Amino acid sequence: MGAPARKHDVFQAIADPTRREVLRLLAEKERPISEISAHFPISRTAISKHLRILSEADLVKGEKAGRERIYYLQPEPLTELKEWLSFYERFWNNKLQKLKYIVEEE
Amino acid sequence: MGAPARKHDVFQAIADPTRREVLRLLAEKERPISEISAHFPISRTAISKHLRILSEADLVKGEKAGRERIYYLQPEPLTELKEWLSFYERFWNNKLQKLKYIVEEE
DNA sequence: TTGACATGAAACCAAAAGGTTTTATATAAT
DNA sequence: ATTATATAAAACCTTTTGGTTTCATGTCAA
Repeated sequence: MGAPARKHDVFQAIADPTRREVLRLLAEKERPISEISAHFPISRTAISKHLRILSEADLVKGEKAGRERIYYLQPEPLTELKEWLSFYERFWNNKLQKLKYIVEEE
Repeated sequence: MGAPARKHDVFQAIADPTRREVLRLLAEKERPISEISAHFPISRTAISKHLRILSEADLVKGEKAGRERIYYLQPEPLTELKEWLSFYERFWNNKLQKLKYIVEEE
């Protein structure tokens, strides 16, 4: 009933720039690992590990298709981030309002 | 002109749960280090390091006041996160719409 | 001016993260 | 059947991270 209890945290999953780039690539379209890793200077194995972390955070999912495995984006867990952010939004809105006020006073 | 060029990444800064909790505490009100660290089972020095990372990401700022240093929230860098997120929002909106469609078809 | 307090800085440590290379396994193509 | 391809898994390595303890410094209070 509680939280999703993912093995990997969304916050931690998106902390790495390589993983964010992987997400971006998968947002464009689903791809097999080899195609993904072609975009990076590191080994396919390293990318495979990143994909495992992303999939443990439920941000991507992979399905076997013949001898390859096609990965695709699973964006739902990002709602958790959005909720976290929304708590802080009012703070920076206040800040911006104050700034606006100051500017208009001039 | 370009990006803020912070020493620490916002994504990386919020990856750690302790640092997120520090942010939450500072969202309530500004506090000196000792008061912050009283909320955690770890040493004051450890919290001090977390605060340094947060301030290098421009998420908090500290000002000396007598012999203590008062830290307060600086939420602006979170806009970067929000922008990053907004790119993905349409994806999960689509997903939810599709789900809604399926449910309504039943 | 001496002592207590708040923080900063340095040295150190263990575990985790991000890589690599090597080995294994399943599927496709010849 | 045999070979090539796509990925997974394991073993290993180095750097970073999150923590500790110890030492130094600045400020307030007696």
